[in-house]
Amino acid sequence: MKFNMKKLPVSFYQRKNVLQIAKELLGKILVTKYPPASPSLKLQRSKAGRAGNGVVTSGRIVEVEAYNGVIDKASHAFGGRRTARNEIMYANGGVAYVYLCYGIHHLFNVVTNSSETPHAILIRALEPVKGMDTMLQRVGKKKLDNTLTKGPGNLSKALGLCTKHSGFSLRSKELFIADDGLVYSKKEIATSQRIGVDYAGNDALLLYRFYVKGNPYVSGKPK
DNA sequence: CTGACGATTCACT
DNA sequence: GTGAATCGTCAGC
Repeated sequence: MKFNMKKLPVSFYQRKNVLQIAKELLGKILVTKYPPASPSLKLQRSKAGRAGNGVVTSGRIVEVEAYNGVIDKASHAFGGRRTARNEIMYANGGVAYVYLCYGIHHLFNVVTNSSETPHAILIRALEPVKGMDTMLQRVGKKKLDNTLTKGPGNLSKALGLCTKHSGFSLRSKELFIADDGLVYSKKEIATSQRIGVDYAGNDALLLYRFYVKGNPYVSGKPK
């Protein structure tokens, strides 16, 4: 199992075209590697938890949505809106923005562009790569199926992501995005409107969602 | 301080 | 298809 895994450079994130970056994130690998102090007691007591250097869980990104800063009604930063919660969106690209939704779900975003330009990309689905057993423990499931990392709330839970990771560099030890060389061809990528942003009026119509066609982990109804 | 609500998910009809 | 869960965040008083 030797991949040539390279963390994406900061320059990848700090480009200006958030749609382009969103498309390029498809196929990349989101990795978390947490020390034994893990979300569940079960894990701490498990072999993997005691092993020491943290448990690796990772998945290949197969679905994303772009949020185009201050001019995008669906974005938390629309109109230059700036609060304690979304402040990190105004940072230089290459950090995480994680927030709680509906009081239950942690949604993981990638901050892009340069400082003061609050672009972000919501990671909506992953295809599990490593640490399936650990991920299953985190979500309390016994068997691997495509719901494990399907949908933004589910994948955050599986990888152990929560709001305390907001602001983390995406090149840090515990949390990073890597490139193993896989690139989806244009034909394999589909485009659609974003999900759950009806409140955004005309901007709900924008084709800012990108996903890998036919991938069973992509959220939404199969078509 | 208070009330309304969300870039969702899941169980149930 | 419908509705409940559940709590941090934020605008308004």
